[in-house]
Amino acid sequence: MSDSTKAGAAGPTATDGYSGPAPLRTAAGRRLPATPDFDVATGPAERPGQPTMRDVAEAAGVSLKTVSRVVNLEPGVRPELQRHVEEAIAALGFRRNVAARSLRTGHRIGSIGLIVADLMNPFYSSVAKAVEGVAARHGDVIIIGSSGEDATRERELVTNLLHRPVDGLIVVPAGNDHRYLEPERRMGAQIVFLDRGGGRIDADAVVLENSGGARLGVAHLLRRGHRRIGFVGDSVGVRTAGERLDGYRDALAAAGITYDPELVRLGSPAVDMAETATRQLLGLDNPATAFFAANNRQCIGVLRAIRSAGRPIAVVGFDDFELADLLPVPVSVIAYDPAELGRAASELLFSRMAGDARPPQRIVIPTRLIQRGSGEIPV
Amino acid sequence: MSDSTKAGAAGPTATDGYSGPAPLRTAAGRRLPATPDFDVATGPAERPGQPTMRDVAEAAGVSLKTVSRVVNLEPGVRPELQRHVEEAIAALGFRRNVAARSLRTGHRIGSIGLIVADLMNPFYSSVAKAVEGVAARHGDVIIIGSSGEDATRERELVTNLLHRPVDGLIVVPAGNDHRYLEPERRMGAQIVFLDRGGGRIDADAVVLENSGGARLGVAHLLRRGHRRIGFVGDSVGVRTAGERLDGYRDALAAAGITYDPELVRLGSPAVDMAETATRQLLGLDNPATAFFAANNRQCIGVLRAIRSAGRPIAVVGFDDFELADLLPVPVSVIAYDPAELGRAASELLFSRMAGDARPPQRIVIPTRLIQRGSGEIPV
DNA sequence: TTGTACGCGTTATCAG
DNA sequence: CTGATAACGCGTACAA
Repeated sequence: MSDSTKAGAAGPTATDGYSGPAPLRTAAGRRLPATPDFDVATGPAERPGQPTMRDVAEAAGVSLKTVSRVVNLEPGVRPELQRHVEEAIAALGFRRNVAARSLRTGHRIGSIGLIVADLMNPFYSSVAKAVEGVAARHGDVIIIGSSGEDATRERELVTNLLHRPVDGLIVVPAGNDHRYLEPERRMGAQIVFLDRGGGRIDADAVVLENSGGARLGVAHLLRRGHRRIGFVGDSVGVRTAGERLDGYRDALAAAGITYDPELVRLGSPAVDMAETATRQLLGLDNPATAFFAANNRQCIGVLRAIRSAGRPIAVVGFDDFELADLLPVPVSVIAYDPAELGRAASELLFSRMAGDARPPQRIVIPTRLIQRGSGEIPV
Repeated sequence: MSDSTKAGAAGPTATDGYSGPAPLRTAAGRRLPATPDFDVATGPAERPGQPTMRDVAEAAGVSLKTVSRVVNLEPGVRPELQRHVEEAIAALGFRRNVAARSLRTGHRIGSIGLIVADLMNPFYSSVAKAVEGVAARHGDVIIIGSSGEDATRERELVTNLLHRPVDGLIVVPAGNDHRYLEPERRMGAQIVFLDRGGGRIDADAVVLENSGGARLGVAHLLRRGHRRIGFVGDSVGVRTAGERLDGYRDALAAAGITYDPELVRLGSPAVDMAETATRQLLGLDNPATAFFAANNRQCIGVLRAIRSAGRPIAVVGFDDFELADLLPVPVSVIAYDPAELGRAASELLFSRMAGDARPPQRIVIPTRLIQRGSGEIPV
C-alpha cells in the first residue's frame, strides 16, 4: 500500500473565516520539487475526467453550442445532428456538471443544507428524512451536518455550507446568537430555523409547542396526586429545555404547588447523564415520585434509572419513541409528528427560495398527550 | 402569498439519462411571455449576490490575483496590501465559492455522497453519523439520499450525485446489478459499497458477517431445545436477508434439523409486515416456538406479535437496539458496531480518493451474540 | 439551423 | 512582489 494513501488525512478541520487553502493533497512543504506528489502506481485518483461538452462536440463533429442545445432540449437542431450528439453523449457517458452550470446561470444549484444536533437521535433522523423527502420532490439533494450542540461547530458548518454554495439552509441552532447570519441573509441566503428559533435574529422558524406540551404532561401527573415531580432536562442553554421547564413551572403554579429547584436537573443531554440525575432525584430525603423527561434522550435515562427503584415511579416523556408501548410499563408521552417539523421547515424554505418574501414566519407544531400507563401511576 | 411560491414544485423528479433541463423555475410553457416569472414584490430570491474576489479586489484597490494570494495564504504579499485585502474581505463578508474553485483546480470539491435505504432506520443513521464524522475530520461534508430499497431510485441518486459532482460515493445498494457503474468508475468515480456488495461488479465493499452471525443466533435457540424456529426477514432480493437465511439453514443443518420453508417469511421489510408474518407463524398447526428476526425492523415486528401470544416465545434479533435491555423480556441479539461499518467504508473511500489503487477490498465487520433473556427461553 | 465569443468565480501562468 | 490573461465546464447573446 502506497504511503500516499494517508495524504490529506492530517490537516485541521475546515476553519471558519474566509477559509484558508484546502489542506487537501499533501503536507505543506511538499510542493517544492516539481515532481508529482504521488508515485505512478497509485496516482492521485487521476480522473481520466468526466467528458465535457467539448468532448461530446468533438466526438459528434458539431460545435459546443449544438451539444448544449441538445442537452437542454432547446428546439432547432437538425434531427440528424441531434442523433449524432445523443450517440456521442451515450458513448462517452456524458452528464452535465451541475456545479459549473449553476455557476454560469446563477440559478439554484439544487442542494439545501440541513444542520442538526445529532444525526443518531431518532428525532433528528425523522426530521432529516422528511426534509429529504421534500427536497427530492423538488429534485434537490440535502447536505447534512451535525453540530453536536456546539455553537462554534454550528457556525463553522453554516458558513461552510452557505459558501459551497447551497441554495438554502435548515438549521437546528446550537448557539443563542445568530446575528452573524444577518450579512449572509442580506446577500440572499435563505435560512429556516428548526426546533428552536434563531437567537437575536428575526428569521423563519418552525418549532414545537414546548411549554404547552410540557404543561400538559406535568398536569397529567399532578392529577394522579403527584406533588414531587422531578424534571430531567437537556443541557442548560438548549432553549427547548428552558421552554419545557417553563411549562413544568406553569403546571405546578396552576396547581398551587411551590416550585422546588432541588427537583430540577438540567444539564443531562446524554442518556447516561439523565440516568444519573434521575438516581439523584430518587435518593433525595423527600424523593420524587414522578418524572417529566424533557426529551427522548432523557426519557430513556429516566427509564433506566427507575427500573431499579423498587417501587413504581410515574413517568411522562417529551417525544414519542418506537418502543414506548412495549416496555414493562408502557410510557406516556407528549407526542407530535417530527416529520411534520421537517416538512414544514423545508416547504417554507422552498417557498422562500422561489421568491416568497413575506415577513419572517413562526410555525408552531402542536403537541398532545398520549396516555399509556407510566404517567398514570398514582403516588 | 404570491402564487409564485409554488413554482418548481411541479416537475418530475430528476431523471436519469444525461439530465434534461432542470425543471427548476416554472411549468414548461410559461417562458413564452418575455415578462419575468415573478411579480416584483416577491422576486425570485434575487441574490444581491455573494461578493466575489473581484469585488474584494476593487474594494481593496488591488488586483484579483493579489486577493487570491491572500485568500490562499500564498507567500509574497506586502503586509500592507495584505491588511487592506483582509479588511475588505471582512467588510464585504467574502468567502470563496467552493464550486468555482474546484471547477478550476480539478481538485476535490469536498463532498461525498451517501446513499442508504432509509434514513430513519437507526442502523442507517448510525452509519450516517459515522460517515459524517470521518468526512468532517477531512473537512468534507456529506450529501445524503435515501433509495427506499428501490433500484431505480438508487440509480437516479447515484448518477445525480456523481455529476453534481461529488468526490466519492458510499452506497447501500438497492439493486443487484451495478454494471452501470463501470463507465463511471473508469472515468474516475470512487465508490464504496456498504452493508451489501455491489452486484455484478468488482468493487470495494464493507459488509457484516451475516451468515455467521445468523448461524450463531439460531444455534443459540437450538441449544435451548427449539426445533420450530421462525425466520422473519426483509424483502426478498435484499441480499443481507438471503445471507442471514443461509446462516439459519446452516445452523439447522448442523443440528440435523430439516429445513421447513413454512417457517420462513421473507418479504417483511416494515415493522407491521413482520408483525403479521410472525402472527402467521404462531398460528400454524405446528407453530414456531422461537424466532430469528433478520434485522431491527423485523425484530420490533416480532416483539409486537409475540406480546399477545399468551405463552413465552424465544427471540433472537439481528441488530442491537437501544431499548433491547429494558423490555419485559430483554432481547438477545446478534450485535456489531454499526458505526464501525460507516467508519470503515468512509476511511476506505478517503483512501481511494487520495490515490490508493489497491485491488477492490472486501472488509467484513464481525458480529457477536449478546444474551439477554429472550433467546434463552426454552421450548 | 449553427457557431462564435464571452462571462460565471476561481486558480495558474507568466510577464513586469 | 504584483498584475494581466487564460482556463475550468457550461449557458447565452449575437452573429453567420
